[in-house]
Amino acid sequence: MGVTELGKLINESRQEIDLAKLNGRIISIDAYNALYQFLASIRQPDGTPLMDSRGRVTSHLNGLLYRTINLLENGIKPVYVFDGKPPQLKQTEIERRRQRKEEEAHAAEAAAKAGNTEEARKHSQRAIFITDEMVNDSKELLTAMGLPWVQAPGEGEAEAAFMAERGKAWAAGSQDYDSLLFGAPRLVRNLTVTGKRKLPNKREYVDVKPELIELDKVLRELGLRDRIQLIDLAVLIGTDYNPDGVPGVGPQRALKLIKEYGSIDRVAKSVGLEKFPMDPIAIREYFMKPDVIEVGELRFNKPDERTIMDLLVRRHDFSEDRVKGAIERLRKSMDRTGGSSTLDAFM
DNA sequence: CGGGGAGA
DNA sequence: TCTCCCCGG
Repeated sequence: MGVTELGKLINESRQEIDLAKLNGRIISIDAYNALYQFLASIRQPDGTPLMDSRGRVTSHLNGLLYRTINLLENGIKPVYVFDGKPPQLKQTEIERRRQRKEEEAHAAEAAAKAGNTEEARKHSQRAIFITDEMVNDSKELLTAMGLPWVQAPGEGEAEAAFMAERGKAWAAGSQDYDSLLFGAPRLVRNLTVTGKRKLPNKREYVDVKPELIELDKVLRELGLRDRIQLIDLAVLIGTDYNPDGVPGVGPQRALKLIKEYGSIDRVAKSVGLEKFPMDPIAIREYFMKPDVIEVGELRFNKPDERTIMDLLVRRHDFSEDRVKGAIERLRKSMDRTGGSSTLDAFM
């Protein structure tokens, strides 16, 4: 997902950041990215996610509730940005992912039947898909919590970056680096309070700290002229729109090629255009001009306790005591930062 | 992932 | 008070 390989080239321009430094700041969070993380990590050892009595997955609601409250308690204003219609460019990749998830779901089932819980967990984590119902419940929860959220016309990541570029948000929040390609001046990764992440294939956990990545610093570190060159670099490595990148070209060689030739079209002429199943210039243009909208006034309101209880406790079998405790924390954090106020008040 | 109880 | 670890739905 996203341009994960780009991270291998980024060192000095990646800085750990204290949560306190984010106090009072708005972060436009890629909702899909966040929900995906919750669905991947909030699981039992055998890979079973949290579910209500009707078998509906609830891991995303659990994660969304507690993480959002944690952010608010630290004075951070999260604004979740939901995906709209994916661009045409992404269609083949979407179909490819759907097929792979189907296979992984079968593999998970088989492993579970064979009693291999580790395998089952691994495969079921790769089989995650986010349903409309999950998205709708998440939006309902956020609204009931008194938080604004944004419906992007296209990619949520693009809209979140646009909000950061326009100063609607201080930074974009995501695990992917795509926000930088979409023009976010700042990207915050690992936006968690008690960051613990499971190491792949191991039982160990490592501490993860929030990190701030600034676009201009990245360009300087890599020695690139502008964002267009960064996009060109990413297209060589592989993006959501050309996931394989150019076979045989890794991050290091891609950087060298962009510096040597200056742009992706010149690189393409050199390495051969047939190495690009998708038109690299079309991908670049999409990153430069994605489908985004100006967001209207965003408002933080008092939490609606009734609706939160109805959604989580009555409909999804959360424990009444736990949710009450969460609402209490939510109320306190909202009071401290001003329960009902416009987004502009925090700028 | 994150809460909170157990045990030190 | 702190760390570890189980459990949430």
